[in-house]
Amino acid sequence: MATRKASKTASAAAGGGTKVTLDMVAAASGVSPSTVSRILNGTAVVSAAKRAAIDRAIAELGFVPNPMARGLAGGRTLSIGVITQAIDSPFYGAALRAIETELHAAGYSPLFVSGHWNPVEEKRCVDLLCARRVDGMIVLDGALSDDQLRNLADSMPVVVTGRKLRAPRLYSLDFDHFEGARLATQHLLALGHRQIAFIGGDPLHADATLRLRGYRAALKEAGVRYHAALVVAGDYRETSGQAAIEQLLARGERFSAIFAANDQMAFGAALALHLRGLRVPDDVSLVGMDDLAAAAHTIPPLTTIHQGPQELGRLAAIALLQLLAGGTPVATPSTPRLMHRASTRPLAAPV
Amino acid sequence: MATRKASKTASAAAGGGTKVTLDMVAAASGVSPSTVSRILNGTAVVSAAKRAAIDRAIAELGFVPNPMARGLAGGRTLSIGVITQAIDSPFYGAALRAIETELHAAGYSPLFVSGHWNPVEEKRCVDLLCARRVDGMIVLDGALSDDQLRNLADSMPVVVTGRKLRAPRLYSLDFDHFEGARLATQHLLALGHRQIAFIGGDPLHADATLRLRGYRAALKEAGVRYHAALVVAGDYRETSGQAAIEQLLARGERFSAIFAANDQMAFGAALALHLRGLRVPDDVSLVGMDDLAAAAHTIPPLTTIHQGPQELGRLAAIALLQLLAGGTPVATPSTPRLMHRASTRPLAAPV
DNA sequence: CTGAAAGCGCTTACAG
DNA sequence: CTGAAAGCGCTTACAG
Repeated sequence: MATRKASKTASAAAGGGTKVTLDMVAAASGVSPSTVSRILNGTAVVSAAKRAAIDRAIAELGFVPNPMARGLAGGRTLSIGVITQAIDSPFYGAALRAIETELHAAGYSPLFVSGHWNPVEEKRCVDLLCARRVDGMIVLDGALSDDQLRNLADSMPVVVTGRKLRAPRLYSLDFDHFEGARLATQHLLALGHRQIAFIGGDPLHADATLRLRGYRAALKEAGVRYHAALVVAGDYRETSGQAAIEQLLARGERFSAIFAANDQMAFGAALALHLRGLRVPDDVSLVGMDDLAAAAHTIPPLTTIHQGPQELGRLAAIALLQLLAGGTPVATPSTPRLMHRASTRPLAAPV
Repeated sequence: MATRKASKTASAAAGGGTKVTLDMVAAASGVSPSTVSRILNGTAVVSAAKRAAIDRAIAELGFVPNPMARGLAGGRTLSIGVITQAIDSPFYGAALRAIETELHAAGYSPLFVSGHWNPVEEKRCVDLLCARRVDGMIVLDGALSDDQLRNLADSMPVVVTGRKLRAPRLYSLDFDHFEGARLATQHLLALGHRQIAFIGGDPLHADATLRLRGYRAALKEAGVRYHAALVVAGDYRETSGQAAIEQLLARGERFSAIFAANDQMAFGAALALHLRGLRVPDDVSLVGMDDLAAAAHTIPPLTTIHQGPQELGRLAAIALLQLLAGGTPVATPSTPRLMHRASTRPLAAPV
């Protein structure tokens, strides 16, 4: 009782519900369905004459292969699962966009699902994607255990970001968080700052730990003592950056500069300073990390470390495609670099 | 030659590549495959005994129906296409997230594709989604013509936002852009402002036109003359807001307040003012529209009109689900409301 | 280089 | 209430 109306004009004009099948193409071009299938998949060499006839028939009939039949028969779906933490995050959004572009170009469709930083939800995402029989998965950060990931890679190629992990059919990919944080801190040190507050991320995540280490390494290199009281843990969201500064101020800590482990927390920190009547960069210098699109449009424009989530997404997609093709990916995210904007300035000479 | 390893432990522990089929479930529970299928789909009443046996078998074997086989045989994919303009947009991101949540809850999977405000790409999105045989589509704004949309609705249920359109199996849904813009302008007028600049969107889009009309209506109601020189068209992105203000300033226009037709342009406008040494709200009041998550964290926090893309996404998803179920959706987005924050203040008494 | 045939895992009239 | 059977639209060994 399908309500679906068969389009009278067979033309694919509207991109509508084409009902043309491979068998019809075969009949129209006088060859067997097998041959048509082979052409479609590049599975075998076919005589030029037949090839031409088939191509014409396909074009005339407006044939579009049915992915479900294809998937059922061929054992693949040409869809790949992408687990992200929040589809509306400014950071992941850029990565997703790059993944989408890259995958489509290769004939795959991404299936995005969000884990919301919640292990239980993330597990559900994995199950959903498995149920959908995706051909592979890209996991952007998240809280899945290394073991879960290895298990997953047992049944399909997997690319994961945000951690280092070696396993068959599994490729991991990450920014150099340590180096990025080191760079940011060095920048502040070079400007003469010595009392540098650090707003970090959740210490349970590897990237957060690495960023803290980068901060400490830079201090050490410069011979500046590490001061635990100047370090506050946030959760990478604006409000946590704001809260961190309020806490520091309430405790009466003194600092001339702040390094926030991501831009979103830097935005929150800037707001907290503003509400307290402190100006950036006149009273306090501020550095973020990630270089979100918004970083260039805040007041003042934020000095930050460029990490290109877009690039990460692209590399992850390409790596998965290589895995899918049976190859061994080698991807090297470009090294982090400082985007010097208006939120930092040399420390005013001490009176 | 599948490289895929059959998992030795049949448990679905890893959510891995389950190989259990409906036939196996049927065999294990001593009924026919047809009966198992019926239970799965709630297609028929089955005796309690058999039902229990089947449920047990499903649980024990860890059976998960293969969506492709299901789609092929049943004529549906349980996937629905979502055309968005940019997956990394702060505005659409929130809508996508809501759509994802709503659709998953109903057993459907969203397939997100981005049109990038480009009619050609959008058409490609439609084709891709049709090729994937989605059961329905949600189109967030965009440049597809009304006719294209009607054609599409010929072959499947469609929900579209950003315009008013009536057609069978088609439901359209939108914010009250006119009212929102009117509210924003009224707010500024109530604060005593009379010279109010307006940064609009692309006049080719209905929502942009409506926002401009709302602005004009409010002025008219207040007996304030409309001044074309105070109106600049942007493209809803930060840089266009910045450029608009620069242009106004370069032309020497005088204004004590600005209404930007969306938050992103308001952010850009704020930056342009800042670079010129003008302060918000001391020198110029600024109102945006949309109430992006970031609006509350800018300096100063932005007064804006709350539009809830999240709500729009939810309503769109629900409407499509109703269409899919053969029902007639009725969705009423809540009315826009003013979020009064720190970027606006009463006009200083004229000297 | 190319067919005929079986099969992928479900659903759905069709008959009890 | 429940089977047996055909079929959804492809792909892929298996034989030429």
